Amino acid sequence: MLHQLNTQQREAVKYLDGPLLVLAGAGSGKTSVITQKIIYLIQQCGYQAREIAAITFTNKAAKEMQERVSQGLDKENSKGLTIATFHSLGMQIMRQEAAHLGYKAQFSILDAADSYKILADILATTDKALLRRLQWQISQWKNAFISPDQASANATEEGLVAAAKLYQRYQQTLKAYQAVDFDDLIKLPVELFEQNREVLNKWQNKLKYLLIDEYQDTNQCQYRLVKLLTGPEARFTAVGDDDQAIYGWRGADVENLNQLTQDYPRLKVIKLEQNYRSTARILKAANHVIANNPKLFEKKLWSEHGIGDVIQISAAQDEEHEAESVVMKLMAHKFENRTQYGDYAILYRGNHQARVLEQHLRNHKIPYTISGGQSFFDKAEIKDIVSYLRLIYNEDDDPAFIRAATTPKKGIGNTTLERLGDYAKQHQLSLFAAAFEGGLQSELGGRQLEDLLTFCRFIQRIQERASKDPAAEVLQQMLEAIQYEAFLYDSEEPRQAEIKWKNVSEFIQWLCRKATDEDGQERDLLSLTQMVALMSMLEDKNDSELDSVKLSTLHAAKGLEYGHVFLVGVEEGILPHRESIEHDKVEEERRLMYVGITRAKKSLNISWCQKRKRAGEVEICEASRFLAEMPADDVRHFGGNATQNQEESKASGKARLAQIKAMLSRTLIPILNS
DNA sequence: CACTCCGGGATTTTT
DNA sequence: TCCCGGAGTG
Repeated sequence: MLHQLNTQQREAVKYLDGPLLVLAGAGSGKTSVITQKIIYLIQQCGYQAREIAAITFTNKAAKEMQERVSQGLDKENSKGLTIATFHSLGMQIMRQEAAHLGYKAQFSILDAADSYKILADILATTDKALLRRLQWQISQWKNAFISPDQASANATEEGLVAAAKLYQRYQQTLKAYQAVDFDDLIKLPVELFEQNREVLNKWQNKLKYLLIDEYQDTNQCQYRLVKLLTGPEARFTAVGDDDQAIYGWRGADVENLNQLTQDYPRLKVIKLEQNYRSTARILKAANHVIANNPKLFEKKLWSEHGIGDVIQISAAQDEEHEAESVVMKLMAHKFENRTQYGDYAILYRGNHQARVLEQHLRNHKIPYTISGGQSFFDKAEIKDIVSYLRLIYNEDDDPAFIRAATTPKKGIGNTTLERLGDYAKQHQLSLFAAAFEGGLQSELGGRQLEDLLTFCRFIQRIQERASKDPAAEVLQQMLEAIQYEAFLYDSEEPRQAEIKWKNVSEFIQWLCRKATDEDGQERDLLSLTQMVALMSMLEDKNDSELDSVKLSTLHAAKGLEYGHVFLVGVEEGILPHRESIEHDKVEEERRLMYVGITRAKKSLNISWCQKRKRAGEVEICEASRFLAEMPADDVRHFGGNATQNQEESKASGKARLAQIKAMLSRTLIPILNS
C-alpha cells in the first residue's frame, strides 16, 4: 500500500516523532495520507484501533474515510477505531462524562432551528434579522469560551448587555431541557477537560493518536479540544490547506494553522504539492490566482498530467444568455468528446444563481442534480417523527414534547400546554414530569388532563420497550399508533401527503438499517436515537450514480472533482461578493475562486455577465478582478467589449447546436424507434 | 382581522 | 428554489 504514495505522502504517513502538519494542496491525495496513516499505525506501529481517532467535519467525509480504511484493514484490526466528526466525538465524550457536566447521559441535541425557536420564545419576537444576529452572537461567545456572566461583564453597549442576558436565559433553558446545541458539543467537553484533570487524563490515555482532516476549517473551540486531547506529547497529524479556507464566516479560523507553529515549536510541516487531479493549465491558473493572497505557507501545485485545454473565459450579455451559452457549450462538448452528463458541473457563488441554469437545462432536457438544498432532516415530517424519538430518549426535552404532543393532534391544545407550561415552570419540572403531578388537576379540566396523560403514558410504554424490543418493531408500531399516515392525508394535498409519507417511510427504513448494520450487533431504539441528531445527509446514495450535470455552490463543491467545470457569474459583486468586498473579505473570496478552479480535472469554462438584473434595475457589471489574475497564456476570451464578437460567438454557438441537434436526430432517433 | 396568492429578491452551510 | 412582504379577499 505504502508504495503507491509519493515521497512526501509517505513521509507524512511515517512521521511519528511529534506533531505534524500536512499542507495538502487541492487534489494532492490528503485522504489517502490519512487513511494510509491509520492503517500504518495499526499494522506497523502496534497501535490498537481504539486508540486512534480521525476527525472530520462532515459525516460524508467520515463515511468516505471509513470506507477507505476498511479497504486496507480487516474488520478485526479496525474494531474500535474512531472516525467521526468533531461533533460526534464531542457527543461521545459528553455521553460518558455527562454527570460531570450536570447533564444526564441521555441529553438531547438541538439543531439551529430549535435554538432559534427557543430564542424567539424567550424574547417573544419574530424579528428574523434580530434573532439571527443574536443566535450568531451567542455562538460567537461560545466559541470564544465566554460565559454568560463574562459576556455581560464585558458588554459595553446596550445591545450586548441585552444579548448577554438572553444568552444566560438561553443556557438555563437548555439545561432545563437537558439539551445542548451544536456549539456545546465541543465547548462542554473542553471546559470539562480544563477543569478536571482526572477526566482529561482518562481521555488522553484512551486516544493515543489523532488525525484531523480539513484543519483550516477548525474554530477556536475545536482546536482547543485537539490540544487538550493530544496533550503535551502532541501525537497528532493535522491535514489542511490554508488556500481552501472558505468557512471563515461561520467561525472557522485559518489562524489556527499559524497557531500550530507557535504552540508547537517542534511542529513538523510537510507539503503535498503534487496534484493528481487537474491539467497543468488549470493548476497554473489556480496558482496564479491564489498568489495574490498573502500566504502563511508557500505552496505551488504541479502535476504530471498534460498541459490540457485552454481555459475559456466568456462574457455574456446577461444571466439568460450566460445560462443558454453554458448549456450549449456543455451539449457541444459532450457530443464532441463522448462524455457523460455526470462529467460536468456548473458552479456558482449563491444558491439563487441555480434558478436560471435549471430553467435552461430543463428546456434542453438535460438531467441535472442540485447539491445542497434543504436537508432531509429539516423536512417537517421528519422533524415530527424525530420529535417522538427525542422525547422517548429524553422526556425532559420540552421542544420535542410540544411537537410530539400536538402532531398529530390528539386533544392537547394551546390552553392545555400553556397551563402545563406554567405549572412546570413554577415547580421547575419538565412538561412531561409536570403532567403526572397531582397539583395539575386543579389547573386542567378532566378531559384535558386525560388526553395529556394518555399521551404521556403512550410515550412511557414506548420508552419501556425501546431498550428491549427490536427497534424496527417498536418504530413500526409507534407509527401506526400515532396514525401519522392518516394525519398526513387529512392535513395535506394528496400529492404532498404521498411525498411526505414516502419520506417518512424512507427515514424509518434508514433507521432500521442502522439498527442492524456494521458489526451485525443490534442497536436498540435508544442508541439509534442519539445518532439521529448528528446525521444530516443520508441522500448520499443515488445522486452520484445518476448520470446528470451537477449544479453546486462553490462552498458545497469543496472536496469534490469534476471532469469539466463551468464557473458562472464571475463578476465583481458576485465573486467576490459585494458584502465581502465591503467587509474586506476578498481573500476568502479568492480562495473560493481557487476552490472553483481546482475542482476541474480536464477543462474549465468561466463566464461572467455584462449586465444583470438587480433590485429591478439592470445593472452594468464588471468582470471579476480574479479574471485579471489568470495567466494570459492559458486563457482565451470570448465575447467581451466588442458586441460583434459576442454576436459571433452566440451565432456560432447556435449553429453548432443546430448541427448537433441534426446529428442527434440522425443517430439517436433511429435507435429510439427501433 | 387573518389568510392566501403573487411577485420580487437573494452570500456562502455543517453539525 | 425558497422566503418575505404587500395587496386583495372572506
